[in-house]
Amino acid sequence: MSTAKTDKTSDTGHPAEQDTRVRLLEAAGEVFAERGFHGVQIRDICALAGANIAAVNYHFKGKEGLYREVLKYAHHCAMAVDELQVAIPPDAPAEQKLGVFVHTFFRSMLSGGRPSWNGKLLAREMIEPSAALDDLVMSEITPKFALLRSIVAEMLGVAIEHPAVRWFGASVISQCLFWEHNKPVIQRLYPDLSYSDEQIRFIADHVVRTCTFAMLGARGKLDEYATWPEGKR
Amino acid sequence: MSTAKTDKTSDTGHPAEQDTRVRLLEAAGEVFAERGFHGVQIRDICALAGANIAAVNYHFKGKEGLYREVLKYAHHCAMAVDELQVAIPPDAPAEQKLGVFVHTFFRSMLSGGRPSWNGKLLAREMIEPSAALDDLVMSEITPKFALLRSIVAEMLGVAIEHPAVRWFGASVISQCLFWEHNKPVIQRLYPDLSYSDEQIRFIADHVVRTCTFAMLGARGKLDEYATWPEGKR
DNA sequence: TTCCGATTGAAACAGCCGTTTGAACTTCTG
DNA sequence: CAGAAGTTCAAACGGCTGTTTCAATCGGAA
Repeated sequence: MSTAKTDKTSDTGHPAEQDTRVRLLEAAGEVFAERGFHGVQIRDICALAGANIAAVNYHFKGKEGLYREVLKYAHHCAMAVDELQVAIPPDAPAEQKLGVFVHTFFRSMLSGGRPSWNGKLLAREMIEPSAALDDLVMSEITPKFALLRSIVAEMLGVAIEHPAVRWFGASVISQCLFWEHNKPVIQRLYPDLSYSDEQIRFIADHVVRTCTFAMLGARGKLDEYATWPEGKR
Repeated sequence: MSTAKTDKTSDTGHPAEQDTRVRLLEAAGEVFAERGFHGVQIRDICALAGANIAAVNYHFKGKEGLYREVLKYAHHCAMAVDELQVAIPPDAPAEQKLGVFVHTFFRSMLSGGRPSWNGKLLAREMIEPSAALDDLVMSEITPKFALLRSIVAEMLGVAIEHPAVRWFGASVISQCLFWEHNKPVIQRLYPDLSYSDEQIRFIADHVVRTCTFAMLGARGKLDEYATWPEGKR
């Protein structure tokens, strides 16, 4: 019962009560993404959110608690699995499913509509995983990846458990994440790349095409994936 | 003349004098990569390097100066372009060139031999670019990417200037960087992945195979890459 | 209104952390 | 050896920063 107060407001509460709470979350997400956990002072966050310094301690039980909640909030705002599953027509050809998946992924990651700090925040977690990453992998990433695996398996013409599915799944995701995670370098290499909606669609199309070629080319030649170095050592 | 003392030792000095200096650089690189600039206390660095707390101020004029030098040091240790160009047989088939490129890339990025903190440090620059990133792109990344583009162009059967080259080049690099940049999540999704040398070779082989299939499949169908949204807007 | 819990506010606290200090020690030069 | 310059050391300083405190305010229930 010691955390009764904060728990009550963190779940679902009367909208008025959550006012400064969400303001804090959005402000924190922005600056955490920009400067990282250690690079940010809660005084800055509170100033940006128009809240008192004590508010973060009251609502989130400290800076770390705030960060944890920001991460959840970020992923919650990002592409939801449900949204994806709804968007994917169940009885369409696998290539079309892949197209929907990739395009949705790109849109939710790069398009300006959503809180734009999602990507940076998650990229930070990749480099410097916090305790919150485990929750994130379990609740958000695993189901999305499972969905992708089912599509890949269909395209390869094998069962989901086939070892090749893992690797071609990685090929798909890697080509999606690349454009977000390496933006600074990419924009320096290609100054004419502005990440407009049209360009994002163009890139997504390329990824879909590339992966389709790769997987169709690999069909029936998947023996090499049967023996995997195990890596126990 | 105010910085005469430190300048004298930073350039080239008698080996005995640089002892704690390089020890400091290596220790700092390790922890900076792991926890980021703000997440690191110089007391930790000094403890790891077996140096006194005042040493970093004496040799580098402060924490920031140390970070700056660490970044230079990291670039210097990273995969050299020359090394790559030497390793690639000039008159081999393009697919073999790609194989050498990808394998060398993976080895220099993931294998334990080199200072293993290079990758993380550079990944941090992607998220939170410092002033040093421009130098990095110019001196290290651009020439490597140019080399890759020449290989890709050969495999696609087009000139280097062809717009498709850019995108397939990205497909190759993205699948390489993925395994380094997203290690934490990947290892959570696949606990049996230990990044042993054998596994790294396995992954690199997959990437080469995938990209080969994709590019061979795309040969002759590159019309769609001719019209690019320009993105001026 | 009056009471009570939830929330906000200003100020102070506690301790961490980059930096500085000044002396001791080493090494080289004359 | 004497002296100087370069380097290392332990200790302390200064201020930044997450947290706490406690009083003030708000909002609804009796």
